[in-house]
Amino acid sequence: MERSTRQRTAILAAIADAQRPLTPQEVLDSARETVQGLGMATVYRNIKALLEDGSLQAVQLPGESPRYEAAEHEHGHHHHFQCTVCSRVFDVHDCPGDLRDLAPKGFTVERHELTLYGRCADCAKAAAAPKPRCKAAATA
Amino acid sequence: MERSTRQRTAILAAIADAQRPLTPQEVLDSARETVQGLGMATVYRNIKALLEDGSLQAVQLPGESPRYEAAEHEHGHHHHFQCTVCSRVFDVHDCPGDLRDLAPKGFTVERHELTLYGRCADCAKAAAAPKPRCKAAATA
DNA sequence: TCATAAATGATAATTCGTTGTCATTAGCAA
DNA sequence: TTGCTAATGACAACGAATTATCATTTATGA
Repeated sequence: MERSTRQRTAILAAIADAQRPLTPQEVLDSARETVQGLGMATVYRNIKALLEDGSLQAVQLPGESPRYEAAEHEHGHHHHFQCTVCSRVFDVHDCPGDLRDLAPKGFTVERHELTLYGRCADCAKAAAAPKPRCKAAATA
Repeated sequence: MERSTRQRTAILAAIADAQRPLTPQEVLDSARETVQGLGMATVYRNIKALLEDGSLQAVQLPGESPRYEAAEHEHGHHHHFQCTVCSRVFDVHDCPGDLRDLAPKGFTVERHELTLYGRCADCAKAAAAPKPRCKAAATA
């Protein structure tokens, strides 16, 4: 009831290697480099299964459909950075800390989500030297 | 090319009075207290028009469809709190401040979005005194 | 008051992301 | 190998949010 297929392996590898949250489409694109002909339905099926067994976690950013990244069991709490040029999302392993005092009186804060926006290293570099745009920007 | 209708007035009033971002559905529910028979299409049409002329701003929270609130021209920068019980969203007029240093090296930060989660004043109170639940929770 | 065109309400249609269907392929244990 | 059945790929179908259509209503200037 749990077989190891080329597709599943490629999908898991794509996500594990990315070091950042990927959209299902990005997972498909990446995994297709290994398994040509891979279908989107298979990507969704495997993402769902991996979420259920806790290997993956969903990353929701404002106004974006979900991305997925490998579940980190140790330092689970982190945030995200979205590049305004190439739209890719990166992990931010830092946190402003306790934000309990920001909420109005009478409100209790349990957790928080933070998203930074700006230019990723690739796109910041590309802006300085106009010629060679980062690959992701050209595609987006 | 810009007429003042009962519907438009009610929609604008609903948003202005709310003091918090509303979903199109919440706008409809609220404005219908003034204009019975108001249609959802009219709500969307007016929201779009008000966005374009800058009277409204969209509020995007992770995993949520857009909400809308009156544009604040002065202290525009603020954040949001979403109640985990009633799902309503509230403004947070405070900010952790400069988050430029959180991003990885080579990344440039232009702005940030922060969402706090927990219990709103109504729902925190309701939890303490189990009997009278807050209205919004019962509906949600 | 009247004419004009903007605005509305009802509902069909669209979009986008995701899930279901089903015939075919292919792990894996015997 | 073989047989069983999970997994896949292609594509239809779905659900939610939003937008278009169109006949009707209504605000506004003449």
